[in-house]
Amino acid sequence: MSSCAIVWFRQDLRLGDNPALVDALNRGFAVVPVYIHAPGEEGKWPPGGATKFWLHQSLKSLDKDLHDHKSKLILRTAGSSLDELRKLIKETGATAVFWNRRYEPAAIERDTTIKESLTKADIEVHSYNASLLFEPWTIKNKSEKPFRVFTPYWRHCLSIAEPPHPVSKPEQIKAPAKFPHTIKLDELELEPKIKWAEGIREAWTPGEAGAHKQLEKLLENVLANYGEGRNRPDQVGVSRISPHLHFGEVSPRQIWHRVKHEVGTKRGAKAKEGAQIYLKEIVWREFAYHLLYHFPHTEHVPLDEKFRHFPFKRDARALKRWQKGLTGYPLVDAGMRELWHTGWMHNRVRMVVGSFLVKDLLLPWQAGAKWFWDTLVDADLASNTMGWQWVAGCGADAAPYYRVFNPTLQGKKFDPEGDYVRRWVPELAGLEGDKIHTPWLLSDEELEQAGIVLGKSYPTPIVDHSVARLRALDALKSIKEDTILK
DNA sequence: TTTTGAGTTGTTCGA
DNA sequence: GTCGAACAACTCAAA
Repeated sequence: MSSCAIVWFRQDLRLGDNPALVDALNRGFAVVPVYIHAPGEEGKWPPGGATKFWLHQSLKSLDKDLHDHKSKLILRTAGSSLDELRKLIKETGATAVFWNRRYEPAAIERDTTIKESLTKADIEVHSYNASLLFEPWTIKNKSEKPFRVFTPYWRHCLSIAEPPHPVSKPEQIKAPAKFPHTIKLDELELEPKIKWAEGIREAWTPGEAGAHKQLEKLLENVLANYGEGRNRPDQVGVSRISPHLHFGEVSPRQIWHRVKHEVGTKRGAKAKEGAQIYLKEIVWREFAYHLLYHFPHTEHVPLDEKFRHFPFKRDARALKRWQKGLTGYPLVDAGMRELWHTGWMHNRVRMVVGSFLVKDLLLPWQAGAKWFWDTLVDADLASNTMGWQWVAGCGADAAPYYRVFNPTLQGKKFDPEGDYVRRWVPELAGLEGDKIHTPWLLSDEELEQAGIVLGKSYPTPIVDHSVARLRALDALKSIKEDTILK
């Protein structure tokens, strides 16, 4: 009888390119696949509503895939993953634990403790890289420091060896003589009690198979025109792979090599360009992990210290209007409602709503990050932190202080026919073309024809953007002067 | 070693 | 209508 090992699944909910699983099998272990739900161990960032919903579907899918390999997923819920692993070791007689690494500050701390404790107890522990092309500690600039600017980071990544090829999906997964007890998926209470998530359910197919379908769609329909298409929320121009990547249903290595291979078979310069831009986005994700690893405090405070005294406002009512998509700026509102309805928002629109929250409303970026954390199915601590600090201008390679997005201009540029707004803000749907981006500029007659009563059926703008812009520039100047005084 | 040039995603103003 | 300049300060890499 061979000994058995626990393969602890975390943010790697897949069988393909799963080095922990494959190596456990290669070493001859029978495998007990385990998922432990321990939200209390995620520091200040326990999974939000949308994340939990996705997780439920993804675990279900993983369990099914394991069943197809004559195995199954053992589910547990715990206050302490270490205690639960110890219990599982006792129950199964396992002599080893395998997992793929995570990189968030709280997860690193937890995993380090677990590794030490288990090793001391004579349990073999093996951990692997499965969710990054480049682990953060392996990338340094010429002065041996972490990069703080993206372009040099990107060039550096291109100059070193290609990321390794993915490992293949095991054909068989050796089962233990007896599986330990598992609780039912419903007992994790991940799905909402009231049915608010049906829009998410309709919009996505969580799980490894769904992830790969999405990747094929990217290659077939999106990549060739990615350079321009990625800016168009009214079109199918982006990958929509972020939530799959976040949960590890597909790995960046799989994406990297699949995209490279696809490009190799194509001639068009545009297709090559599109692929390169897409891969750059994948490396932005890597950069986010790089930053969070080297500057872990940035999950709460700005990387740029002078922003710690930025005169942010506290305005619960304005925050609520932003969250609900009732700011009176159609593109902002469309984005916030797309988010609420589908658990996702187009990246171009994320920048616009982010800029609006921080610069037009002068609300702290942390409030935006928190809302995104709860509502996004792709909520990822590294990407979320970097994205919000970028838009606020307080992070690495940040937007210059004078860059304040104009929500109507962005609307006219990137949603020129107004189709995106029409879809998510139905009370404006009666307006034709790009007029939909500026309802407050329309005549009474035009509004009446479209069945709109400004201030009733759709709000008047919460702030005047041109005034708010100047206010933001003033606020930004004030912290600049602060640093001179110091 | 020091200097220089460039750097994800923009907007406004004035010529 | 179009176009270039201006809007900081700092990091990084190349010269």
